Amino acid sequence: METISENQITILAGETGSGKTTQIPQFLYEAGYGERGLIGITEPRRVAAISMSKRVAHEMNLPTDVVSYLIRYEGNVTDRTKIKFMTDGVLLKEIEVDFLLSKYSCVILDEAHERSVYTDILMGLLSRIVRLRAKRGTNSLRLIIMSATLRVCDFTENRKLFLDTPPVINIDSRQYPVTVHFSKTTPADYLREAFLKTVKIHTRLPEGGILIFLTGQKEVNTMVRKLRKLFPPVSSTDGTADGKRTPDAAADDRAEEDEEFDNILRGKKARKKASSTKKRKNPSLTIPRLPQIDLDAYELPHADDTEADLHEDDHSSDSELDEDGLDGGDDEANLLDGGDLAEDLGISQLKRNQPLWVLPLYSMLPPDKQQRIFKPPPEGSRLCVVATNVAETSLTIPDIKYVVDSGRQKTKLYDKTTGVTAFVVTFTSKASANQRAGRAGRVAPGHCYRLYSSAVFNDEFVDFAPPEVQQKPVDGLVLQMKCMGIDKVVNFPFPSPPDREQLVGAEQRLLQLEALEEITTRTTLKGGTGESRTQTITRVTELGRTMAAFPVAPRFGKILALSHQHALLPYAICLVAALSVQEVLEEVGLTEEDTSESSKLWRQKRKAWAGTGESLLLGDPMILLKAVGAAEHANSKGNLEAFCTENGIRLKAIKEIRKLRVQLTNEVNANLRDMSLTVDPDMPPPTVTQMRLLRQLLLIGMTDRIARKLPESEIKVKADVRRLRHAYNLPMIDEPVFLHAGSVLRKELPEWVCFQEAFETTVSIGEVGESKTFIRGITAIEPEWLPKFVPNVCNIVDVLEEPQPPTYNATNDTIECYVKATIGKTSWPLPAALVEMPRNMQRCKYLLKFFLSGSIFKKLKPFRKSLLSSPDSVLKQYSASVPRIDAALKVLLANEVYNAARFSELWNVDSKFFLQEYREFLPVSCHDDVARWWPPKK
DNA sequence: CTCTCCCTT
Repeated sequence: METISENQITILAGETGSGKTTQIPQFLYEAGYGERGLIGITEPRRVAAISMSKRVAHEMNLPTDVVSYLIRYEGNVTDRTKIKFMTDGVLLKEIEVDFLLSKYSCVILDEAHERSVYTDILMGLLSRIVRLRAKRGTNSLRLIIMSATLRVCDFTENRKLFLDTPPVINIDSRQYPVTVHFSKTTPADYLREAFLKTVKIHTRLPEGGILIFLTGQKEVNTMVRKLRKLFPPVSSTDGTADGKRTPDAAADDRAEEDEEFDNILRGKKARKKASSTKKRKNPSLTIPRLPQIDLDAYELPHADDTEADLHEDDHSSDSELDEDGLDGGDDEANLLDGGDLAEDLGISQLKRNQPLWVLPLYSMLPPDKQQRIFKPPPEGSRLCVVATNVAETSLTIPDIKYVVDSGRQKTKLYDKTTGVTAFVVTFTSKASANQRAGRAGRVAPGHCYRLYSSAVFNDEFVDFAPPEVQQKPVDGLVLQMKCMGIDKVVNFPFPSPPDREQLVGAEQRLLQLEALEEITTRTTLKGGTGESRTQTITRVTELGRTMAAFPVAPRFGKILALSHQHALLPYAICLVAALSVQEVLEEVGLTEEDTSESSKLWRQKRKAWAGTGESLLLGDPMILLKAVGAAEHANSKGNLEAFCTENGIRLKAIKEIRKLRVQLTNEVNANLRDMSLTVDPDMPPPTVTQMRLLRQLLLIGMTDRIARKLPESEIKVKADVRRLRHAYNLPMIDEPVFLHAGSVLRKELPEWVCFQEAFETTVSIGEVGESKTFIRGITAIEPEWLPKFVPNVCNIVDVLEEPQPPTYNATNDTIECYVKATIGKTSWPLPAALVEMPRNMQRCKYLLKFFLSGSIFKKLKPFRKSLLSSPDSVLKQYSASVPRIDAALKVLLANEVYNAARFSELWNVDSKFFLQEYREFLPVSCHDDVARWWPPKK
């Protein structure tokens, strides 16, 4: 507390489990920080904010209106709140309203080592806010950064972030020691290794839960199935492993399990035979093959370092090993290779073992199934959790003694220039590996088995995963920062700055969306030479501010900002909410046949939901609208859960969508007067007109996600015809892309589409893997919409006089014209379309024409017959050599006059604006008359 | 004829 009171910023270093999150707020409260303002603590996850607030309230024996939490959709904060736990994004939103955070006496950034985008930004902002508050003197702010020990140098060694290195206080960890065991080698087939290691631990090592880290949901499910077959679960009071299994089914499983295990043994023999015959018969056929992950062909292990581990446990004089009859010196390879007798022995050996209680764990698993890891396993069973990265930080499983770490994780990567995403399995970082190991030492000393060598760990594992802000597009973040008045995002004191390319890309996309505009300023250089330098910066537009007010991605913010017509808002809100929530619909027919019946049904339902005509053209987003509508209807009848399971809809997603609809509806009501929208659980389906408008709105949001069907005439090589028959092209990428098979428009193959996501994946074609790019979330669009609704991504080649010459539209105060336009770097032609004329020299010419003819300001009509140059002559090629025309155009262009409104603006500043230029078009006799009428606005 | 780690306003 002394250090904190004497320093503006303090760094607290301690591992998870050191109790700092619960202790420090209490110390601060007791030291009186609660009387000078709020004590705020940010967490990167909602659950953490809620559970920490409850725990601290309990420990301090204070009510929850004093120790409270605030997350996106809910909270229990009151006027009496002194300690406030919140998600990091919530505090960032508060800074937008109150930059100095004047309500707070102290802010704690918890889990700073996780380097979440919002925590990073908060750190940058708070480093400055603390200084500003100190300058004001009266009510200084304390900042405490809590981080895992290893990563504090990220913050202390950053000169831009903190002027003086803040003091670092180390807190002792409460962890028990974990013995780490590396493998001698690093096999590519980590699934197989994980399986074998788990079998060994379970059959040979003392009791204690096992936690296996794999990369994805599919892997987890396969592993769970394999382990359950080998070690069948026993019934418990609250049902068996999957909660539904009957004793009969369990018996069937046991029969299968025998077969399974036989296969494991035979697998080895069969393969040996195959390889030896191959060698004899055809020695040249030794094509190297990519390692195939095949859990059905497991063989039992070759020599590895588990022997050493066993010896280690031998020394700890555990009697279980002897009971098993497999003492440390026994070579299992011998045992299992030694003929049928040994084979039987091996099987019975495993059968006599205690049951294994195998549970899957991944983020998308329904919450009730996730909860099972917290319940004790059935009496006499050993707990074994097969998990993805959720178990690394988000969920802590009790009673884990053994961790099996594949050393891999799946990461989503974004192509900086194309925006194409890909999921890639990579080695984790050293920090992650240590975090995973730590999960074995929460209740007692534990062991971590790493399925990779120490050499690979040292040489190939990076120290830390790159911070999130360097991994993801920063569009939303840039917009949010610009709204806070940070014009030069490059200069922001990021703990780790996003790379230049990423920032430039984000600005470009925001310019396309018209959330930002370019401002060119001219500054005269010092030195009296009169030299000047132009500088272009981007700044938020009015539209940009409206977009940013909505807590969704900028593209979706724009859709909402433009939906204030034709009673579209309820649909736009529902659509944006559904598109913002990930994984609403469960995948259909993707995995094995076990779900074929229900998945066939789901597919039919979705096809029916898609409808025909405009509805079908709205495509996959239409399915979402219908799914949400139907789910809410089912909910009002009280059978939401059944409806979700029947239709392959994620219950959690539906609940999230509902909350988001409420939040967005409130935001709309707050910003638009005369709006009192409600969330209607029985929203009627959109009309045909509304569906068409929704397609246009989607296109406007998806400016950078447009694709065109590759015409067959453009397929040059005959051999490619089959491969490229259903291919699409993106405007800026050469590689073909394909409609994802899950899309309802899959068979329709519309000429032009916009999409929600493009991702690359490796598809196995025969024996080899080939990378292929798919687009999903498809909506059909009409090409003539492109120049009209997304002019910023089109190239306008020519203004057309046919079918109709350009006209002045008085209602919108714009000039409209038909244009010939193209899109993409290879200039795909677009049909002629009626658009607002681009704001350039040509626009000025037409404006001048309409100005002279009196179509813009009626008061000038009487002068028309006296004009010395006709309105149409302005458009002629020779006009540049007519001085009065040339002079007028130069003035208009220099002052960016493209419509009547701009004239009015300028007349407010200078009422004589354009008077002289106009008089040049008239004989001297009219000049006095004109001056009397000037300015000619109403 | 086919994907998906984890989070957040």
